[in-house]
Amino acid sequence: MARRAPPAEMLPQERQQRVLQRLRSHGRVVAAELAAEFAVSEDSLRRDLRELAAQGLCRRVYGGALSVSLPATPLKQRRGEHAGRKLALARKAVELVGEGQVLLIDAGSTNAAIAAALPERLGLTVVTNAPDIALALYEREGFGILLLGGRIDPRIGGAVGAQTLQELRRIRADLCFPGACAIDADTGLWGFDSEESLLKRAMVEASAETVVVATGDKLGARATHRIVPVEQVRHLVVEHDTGRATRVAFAAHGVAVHRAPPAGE
Amino acid sequence: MARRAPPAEMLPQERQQRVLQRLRSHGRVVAAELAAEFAVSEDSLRRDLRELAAQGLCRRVYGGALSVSLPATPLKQRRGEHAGRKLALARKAVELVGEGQVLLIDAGSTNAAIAAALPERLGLTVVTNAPDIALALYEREGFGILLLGGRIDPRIGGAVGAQTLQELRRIRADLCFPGACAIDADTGLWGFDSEESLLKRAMVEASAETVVVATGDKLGARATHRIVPVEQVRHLVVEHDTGRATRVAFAAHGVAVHRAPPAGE
DNA sequence: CGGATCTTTGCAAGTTTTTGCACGTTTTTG
DNA sequence: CAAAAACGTGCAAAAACTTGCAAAGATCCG
Repeated sequence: MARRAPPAEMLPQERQQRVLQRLRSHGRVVAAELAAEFAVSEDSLRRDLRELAAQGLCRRVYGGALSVSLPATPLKQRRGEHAGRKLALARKAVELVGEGQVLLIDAGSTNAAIAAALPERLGLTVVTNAPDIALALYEREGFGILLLGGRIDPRIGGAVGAQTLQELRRIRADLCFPGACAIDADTGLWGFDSEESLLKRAMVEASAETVVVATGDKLGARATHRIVPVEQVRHLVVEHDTGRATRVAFAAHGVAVHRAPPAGE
Repeated sequence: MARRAPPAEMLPQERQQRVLQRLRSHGRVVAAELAAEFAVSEDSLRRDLRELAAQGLCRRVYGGALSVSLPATPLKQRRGEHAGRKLALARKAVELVGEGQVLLIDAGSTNAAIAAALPERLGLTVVTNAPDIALALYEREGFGILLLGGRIDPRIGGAVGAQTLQELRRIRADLCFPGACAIDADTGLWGFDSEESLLKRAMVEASAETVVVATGDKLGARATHRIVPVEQVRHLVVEHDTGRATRVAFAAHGVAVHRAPPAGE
């Protein structure tokens, strides 16, 4: 089956897999290079790239493609990108928080907005692996903060890896906000990165309830690593313009769907 | 000095990403420099800058471009208190850092200045209990970052306590920067808080060498909790106007004293 | 087996993007 | 104010891209 032979003859799908591997390891691929390497015309290879891009597995650019899982856009930019919409979502999400609860907040720009929107008078304790979230909270007052340590992945903006996972095992939280890369009513919650997904999963399992806050582009999207099935998600906060069909689909799986009001101060 | 890798063929979009990275880490870029580095004409590079500026990702200026966001966070204001003096100290302190070393950096505004002054090309690994330091480093490039978790004390701005201590036990560092509350040539290093002092002590013991960076008001002062005796301090970085008597007193205990130049760019 | 159908592939034609250069303009500097 | 550097624009060539199409092979079904 598995032929490790030289690029003799390769199945189309196999070729696409190799392209993905290369994308993951190098962060970019050049169409002409791969065409030569796989001994196919550039046309075929461009078709591959187009397909992969259509599935959201890479970003097509002139001359080749760039990896998408390692977000090329810096954190600050992502944070500012849909500031208004994220604020609306965050305000809706914090309504689910109760007095004295322990919250588990993952790294990510949407979650940073949620942390910023948390009310101060509730005596909340926040557990997070994201330095920026911890920083934002201790510059305000009235939060207990527990920082999860570990190796920091700059692309993610927070700690990931075995050590973080281990620390997390000591925690029991009331509410969990795992940053979602993609969520689907049938297949559940998905992440782009392997370690990141493992951590999110552990977060969900360490919490009594899970809240997923998703901007429109994450609904129905797909990513490479499964985090948890949709049944483990208790609440879903979406934007006001989310289709009714989508909301019903999630509700059918026992998810409480909350709609944020339209953006705008 | 160390020039960048050979200008292997680069995709246009990829080039723009690199420009953004550079912008983020250096705060500014020079058109001619980048053109040479990427081996393209200045025209092409100017086009890139124009596009990025059109997307609001940078600010176009004569000769190059500037980073668009330099918002003064509350913490930075605090840091700005003695910004000039701390910058001078920090620059002197980072001269002690060698290639590929593992640094243990405690929380504190002076240490934040040191972290900001660290050069990127040395392949450094930074271990810290301070979210703001971790944040500053992963928004630049080229640092390995290990975050120490634990309960965060807002007054200190970093993790302290038993859990942090425990994580620290797994670390061996080359150089340690414990934030000093007070240092005295005879009695050694002192801290204000019990737990904080315990942590600093553990940091010193986990490192091959210790560097204390002290503004004038900390020299000869006293606090309540002893951290380590002065013999365990290898380097002391002080301001230019530190008295000769003080410097000699530390030198007599085997401490290498380094004087920072007067403040001012 | 045989024919219909689908997939994959390479080619050709036409389009879009990128790039460097020429030329005139604007900004900076002394 | 004048020279130098940086800039913007138009332009033409090259590279990369898309689309349509037909041939070759695989697959399916009766």
